[in-house]
Amino acid sequence: MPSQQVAIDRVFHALGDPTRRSIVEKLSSGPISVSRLAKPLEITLAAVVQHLRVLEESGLVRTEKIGRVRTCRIEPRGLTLAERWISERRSLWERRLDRLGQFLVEEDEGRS
Amino acid sequence: MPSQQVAIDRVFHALGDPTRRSIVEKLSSGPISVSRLAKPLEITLAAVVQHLRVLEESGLVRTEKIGRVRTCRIEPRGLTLAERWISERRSLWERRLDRLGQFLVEEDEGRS
DNA sequence: CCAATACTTAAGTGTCCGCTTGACAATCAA
DNA sequence: TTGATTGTCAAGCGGACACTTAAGTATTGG
Repeated sequence: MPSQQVAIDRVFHALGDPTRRSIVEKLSSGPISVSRLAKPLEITLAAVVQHLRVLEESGLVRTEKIGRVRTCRIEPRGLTLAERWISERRSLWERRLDRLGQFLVEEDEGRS
Repeated sequence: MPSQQVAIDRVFHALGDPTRRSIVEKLSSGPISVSRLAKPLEITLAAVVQHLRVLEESGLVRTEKIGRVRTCRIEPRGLTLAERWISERRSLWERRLDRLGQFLVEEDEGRS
């Protein structure tokens, strides 16, 4: 299923915006309502809601509305996805360096 | 120091584009020239160069020109920055859950 | 020297995106 | 009920951004 790609795409796109990252930062220290989330940010509540939509669709945030208050909390799924993508690239890159290093050592040994 | 924030911003912005991520993916399995990098991508070489500029400024990629060939390789600094940002959010979030869990347990013990 | 290769640079274009405004809906408190 | 709070929806604006085209530079092989 190629939808993993889509998911990764959504996550990184979501994290690409500084305002959305600051929302994630805020949320990582506890759930909070939309309006309280908007307070410290110098943009409209409507804009915050739009960001939340993106964050929710990317699996970075989960929200739940009770009464007139929508409470937002962090959803680890999205972060995990991004983290895994990065560590996969890194391990590929490190494995390559290992092979290269070993090759150089072996070549040196043979040259004695 | 122009703040870690700016650097983080650049990295996540760079990773926000799917083409740039695919460049990073390609590069994580070894250095390669600009034109060979462009081959499988269905965009102009000029566009690839522009992406490379962004990637280089974000510390995700390093390039070096020898003769008429510019060779691109991955630079771990950028990835590390992104990885750390994520793991910091996660650990904050997990610590919070721990405190919450402990609170619930203690409350339950007191209620016996 | 000449042609091919491998970029580089600048300018223009269309699209996406973040944001605002304004009108509306739903819930709560007095 | 009335007014305040909390959020929703739709439309539109302006700028950022990915991409192309086109012309130019530098390097290399024959």
